[in-house]
Amino acid sequence: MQPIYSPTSIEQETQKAWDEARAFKATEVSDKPKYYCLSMFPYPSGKLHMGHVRNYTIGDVLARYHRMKGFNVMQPMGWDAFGLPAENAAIANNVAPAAWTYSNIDYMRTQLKSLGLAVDWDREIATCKPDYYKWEQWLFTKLFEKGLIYKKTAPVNWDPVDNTVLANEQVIDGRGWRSGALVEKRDIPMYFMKITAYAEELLAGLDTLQGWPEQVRTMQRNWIGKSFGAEVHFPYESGNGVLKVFTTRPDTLMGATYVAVAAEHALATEAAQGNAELAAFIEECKHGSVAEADMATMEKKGLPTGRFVTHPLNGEKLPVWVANYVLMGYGEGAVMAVPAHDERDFAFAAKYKLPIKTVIRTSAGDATPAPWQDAYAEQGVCIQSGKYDGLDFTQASDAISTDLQTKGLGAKRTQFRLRDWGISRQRYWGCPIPIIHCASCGDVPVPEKDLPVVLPEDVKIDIGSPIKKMPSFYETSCPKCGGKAERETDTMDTFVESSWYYVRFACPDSTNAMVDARGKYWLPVDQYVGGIEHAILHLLYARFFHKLMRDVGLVQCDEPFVNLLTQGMVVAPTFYRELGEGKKQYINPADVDVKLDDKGRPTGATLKTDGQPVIIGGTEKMSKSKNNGIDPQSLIDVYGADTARLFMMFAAPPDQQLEWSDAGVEGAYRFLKRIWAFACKNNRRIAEALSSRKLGRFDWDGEAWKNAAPSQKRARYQIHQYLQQANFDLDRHQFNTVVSAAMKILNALEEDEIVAVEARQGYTPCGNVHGEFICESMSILLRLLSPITPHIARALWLELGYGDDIQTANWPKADETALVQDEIELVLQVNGKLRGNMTVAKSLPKDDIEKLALENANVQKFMEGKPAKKIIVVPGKLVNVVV
RNA sequence: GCCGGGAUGGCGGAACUGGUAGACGCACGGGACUCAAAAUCCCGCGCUAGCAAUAGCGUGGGGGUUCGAUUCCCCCUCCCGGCACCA
Repeated sequence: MQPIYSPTSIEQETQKAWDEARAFKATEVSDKPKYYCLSMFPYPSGKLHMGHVRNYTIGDVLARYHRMKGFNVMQPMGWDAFGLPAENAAIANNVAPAAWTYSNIDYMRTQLKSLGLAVDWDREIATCKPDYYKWEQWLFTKLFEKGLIYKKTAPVNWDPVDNTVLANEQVIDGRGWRSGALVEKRDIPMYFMKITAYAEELLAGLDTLQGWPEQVRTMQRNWIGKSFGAEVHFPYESGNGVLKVFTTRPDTLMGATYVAVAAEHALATEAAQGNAELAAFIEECKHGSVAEADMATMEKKGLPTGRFVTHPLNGEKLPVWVANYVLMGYGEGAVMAVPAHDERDFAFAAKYKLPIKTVIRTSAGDATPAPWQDAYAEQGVCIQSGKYDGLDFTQASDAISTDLQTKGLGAKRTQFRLRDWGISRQRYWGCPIPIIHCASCGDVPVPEKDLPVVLPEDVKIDIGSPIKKMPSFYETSCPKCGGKAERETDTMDTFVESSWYYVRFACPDSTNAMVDARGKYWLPVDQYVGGIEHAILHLLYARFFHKLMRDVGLVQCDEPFVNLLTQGMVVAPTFYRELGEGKKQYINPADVDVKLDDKGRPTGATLKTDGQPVIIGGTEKMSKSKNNGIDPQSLIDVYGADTARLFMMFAAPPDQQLEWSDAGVEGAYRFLKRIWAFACKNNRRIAEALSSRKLGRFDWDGEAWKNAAPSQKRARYQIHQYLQQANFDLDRHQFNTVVSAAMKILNALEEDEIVAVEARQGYTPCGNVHGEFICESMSILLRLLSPITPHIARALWLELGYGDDIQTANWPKADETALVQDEIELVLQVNGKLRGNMTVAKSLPKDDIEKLALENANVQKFMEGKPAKKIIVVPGKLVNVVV
């Protein structure tokens, strides 16, 4: 056995052995229960970042843990390979997006393998390959035929200089990131998936997802946003037609004093004709981003259209305004305004001197004078509302809805916040939308026999998508009439690929179906692991897609992911220098020396190269812009994958943010070195213990152990106590305390070295009891660590002679008999303050405990001679004397 | 702005259902080994007062419930994630 821990050779050897044994190949033939463990696949951006390492370590720990617990585990890996960065890189480096992507995949695959993941690499997929996206196109055509995909216009960010559509992240302060031109909204035709048709089911399904974090379910619930209310029709004063609005507060209808429409609303467009001021305002509304966060934070502005509508119940004439805060995409693109009971309407009315009419009695009273109070928005009893006076929220809403229905001017309605999913992208590096535009037949889906529509990979990229300028791609004939036709040149949102990849991992090589019979075996995913930033969009789209696939008969279950673990971000300190004009030069933490005072508090920092001071910034998410990323590769090269994995698991619970620390990595490495040293030292003792077990396990109920020293029994109690804690924490995915339990076990074993001498002197008739204890404890420790640090665990398992392969060993379980204790320590309190403790027999009755507590000298001291008013005994925990 | 989450020593974090706050690790201080350094090992380490025993204070801030609150309730501050074309 090597006396020094050398991770590089151990890890290379171990990974080679796994490869040769095809140790992680997953098959559908097994008598064990299946366990499909999936981590969110990476975008091949170039090289692994710490977030990847964290994500895949968590997934791998769960996969390996379940393997040892007797599951048939499948853990796959693939590449979310389409996306915007490839096009940006292509422009910057003059390479084709495909070539850039494939070379990134090759490099990152090597990196992932060096982490020692228990992945079945035979199942690897890349979403940019035609054999993958063919099935996406196939499903698209099915959904198109079913009417679940439709076409309509929607606003995009338009760069008028580059003549291109921009992603939200490419719009910086309202300007295009390359051209600097003022971005405007432009309506273009796009394909939409009818996710709203599944809104009810997506909402109801959340209640069944007991294995998901509550916060994610709440976020999705709010995102879907089911609200109850009424549709109200305001007849145009001119007499032609009605203006429809949706409101969640029909009870306040009598307080409506104006209505507001979005700038894109038909009424606004019409009113702007011959109204230059209004036309200019609508034009102004077109600028700025389409992002909701910007819409919600911008200054609320509006202009009157000069048009009026009639209040459906009291017949009053209400002005119609155009307002920049009304969203065309939500509801009807128009709202009724009740300034007295809605904060935004109140502010708007105050700004433009519109009337405010109080119609609800709230806890703030019968009036709504400025300034705005939150109480004004409360539900209450109607006042100044004619026949509705005295009714509460529910009664008034019902009565008003009924009256509207009678008049044919509205009805009760539920409304969802969720909008249909626009999937068209005017970009190149994505899955081509399989539609052919024919002048006589319209939009025709590409027939199955002609799929896939292959994206040309050998292209030059400048501004705009090359396939839009490539007749060889778009010129085609109509599958229906055979006439001249053109292919759609838009591609799909990359969220589409990531919405179903988990299905394809079950059968990545299937050529005759999107998913074959193997899908039935593996699905649903038992454990999904990924970043919390995907809590809404990706996870909702994937749930939606699953239901679409179910409804065309591809999958059987209702939900794709049974259990979900959302991991926190990896953050690191930032360092910078002021460059003037508010600009900062960020310096990588690796290039900085931090100075500490004699209590270890940071007092300043200097750049290593010039020794001059730098400013210590905040702790932020590792990113290029803050230059605080640390390359995981350098970590693996220096310390090995086990140390990297151990640090990642130990530094924070998986769902919290993880703060990077060089010193913390050193600590993890130190622990592995200590285990190695301990194993070396006890190598012979363990071997002897193992070889003496001719008849199987050592008998922990036998005579030899009964005669062991009390200190030895305490030591074994401790080990099993730690094991029990570790198992509890593993099942609740709190891996940092599992590592801490492993550390405590090693600490106890090292302390036990001294105890052992004493133990052998007086108590043990069987000389090898101590060896048995070390042998058992070490096997517990190695198995406990093997999901987290699989290389060193396997190497020591072999070296010490426990068996062929630790991953086929049973998962360790605490021995109940070791956990039995005769005496317990009770905490003593006086008036809830800690005043001492006492050790008593576990079986001692409550009365005796109270008596003993009152006799305690320290308790008496703090009772100051006063009588006990009350004594609270918490069994096994404490005694509190109240005076 | 809206939705969701978070805040505990110098730092990362622990404390399971309201019951000993600070486990485990890092950093730091002291010591051993060494010509020296590294590595390793031992001791100390919330704050304040005290030589000490010990006492008081202490889980972002304010209030409440309770014999007892990091944990439950109300209000507030700051930080982070998401907001539909980054993935």
